[in-house]
Amino acid sequence: MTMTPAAAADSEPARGRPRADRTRESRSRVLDAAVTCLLRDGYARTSTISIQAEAGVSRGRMLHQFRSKEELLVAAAHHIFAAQLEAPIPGSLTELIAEASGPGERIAVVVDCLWATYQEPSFWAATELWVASRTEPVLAEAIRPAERRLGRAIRERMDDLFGPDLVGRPLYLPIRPVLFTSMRGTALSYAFDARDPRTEPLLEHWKEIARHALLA
Amino acid sequence: MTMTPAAAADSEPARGRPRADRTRESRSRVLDAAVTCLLRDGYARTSTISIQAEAGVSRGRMLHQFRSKEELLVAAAHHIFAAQLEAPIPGSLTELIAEASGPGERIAVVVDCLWATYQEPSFWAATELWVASRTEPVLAEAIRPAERRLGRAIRERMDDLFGPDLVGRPLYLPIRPVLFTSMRGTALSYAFDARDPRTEPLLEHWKEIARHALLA
DNA sequence: CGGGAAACGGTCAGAGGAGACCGCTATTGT
DNA sequence: ACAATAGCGGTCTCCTCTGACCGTTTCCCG
Repeated sequence: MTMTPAAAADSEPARGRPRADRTRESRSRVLDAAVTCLLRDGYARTSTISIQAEAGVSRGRMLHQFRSKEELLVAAAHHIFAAQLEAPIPGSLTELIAEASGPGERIAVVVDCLWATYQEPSFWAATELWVASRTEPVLAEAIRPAERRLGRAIRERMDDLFGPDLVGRPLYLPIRPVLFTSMRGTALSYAFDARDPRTEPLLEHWKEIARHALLA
Repeated sequence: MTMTPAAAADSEPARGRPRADRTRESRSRVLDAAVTCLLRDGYARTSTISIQAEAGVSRGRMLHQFRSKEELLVAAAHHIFAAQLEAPIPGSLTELIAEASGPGERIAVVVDCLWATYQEPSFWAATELWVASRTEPVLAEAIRPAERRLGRAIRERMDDLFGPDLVGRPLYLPIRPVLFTSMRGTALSYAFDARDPRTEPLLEHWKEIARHALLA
């Protein structure tokens, strides 16, 4: 629903299809509200009522688009994953990488960049659904394929950032998923301890391990 | 409450203090039931009623010991962390490590062992509370110090397993937390995709990275 | 050995949430 | 032009959960 082929730039309400537009707006409003609620209240305290209030829509309007809470949350999961896929292309970052004086510094820049993605609020929204999916089969079934696609995209993204030189190193293959999962595991601890992620001690360790493995 | 100094081995109901014993039994029954419910139903669907039913106690009995759901879950968090601290001392594992023909094989055995701890059900119970604590300040305050203590214990445990030789290597310090967090991050993905953890592809990668970093 | 409190068992009221339901309006295909 | 219907606003009911609030039993301690 976020990437229908026939929609590119519609800032003003295109009168071509007011009906379909309003529908899309409804869904979008509700899904964004769902994400907001997941972030603010957590999965357990996220009710259809709070989502409806946050979205500023009537109960009828919401229930017409999403016939049940389960259906809504599944859509929200897709919504979040889609948003992560259409990632905020690291524009200024390409320059930083280009400026890197060597592979060692490039590694440092890339690690910083990857770690930054775990500070995005969508990470927590995804985590809430992720953990809940363990005991919610319908959610799990929705997340499984989406997560696979996202994983692929992230791997490609990492390859782009590191560049063909580093990607070609023999230890790159094991380093990539270890960095990836280590960051996720580390980010989790910020749940109950919201310190400044820029001072994360592991940042130096990730760089050190990566340097050692890739620049032996 | 799980480690009062005056209790060591009470297998039979010591008649010295039947009152206190029954109290302890009440708390223990309820806390165990809470963990069971967290595992089976997840945080969101865990109610005081389901816990009470699972524990097989009356509402009065439960509410007398834990005056509110919040207080109960905080106690459950401590219960889980305490259980993880009194870890199931890897008895037969010490032999396996001793049998390791060299540091390379020792690394493999230790990695396998560490990964095994993430298959314990208590991991998921802790994760449910962990994630919930992000939006539940009281839980977070309870988990924060407990997690710090557990982290220390795990680090010591890892040092013991790897042995002074490997611990002394220059890259051990960064490798240790990276392995630790990477496993946590990896284990999380089993929430929606319950495959066989023994075939986890990252197992080989962890060993490879560790070997390369510690046995350069 | 008796008063008192701890430790219950069981019920109740109140709040909140999920989704069914009904009626209305504007769009849309023909 | 017009009936059909998607899209919606608002309400209402049923259910679940929480914690309060009884009453009752049992142990403890002077």
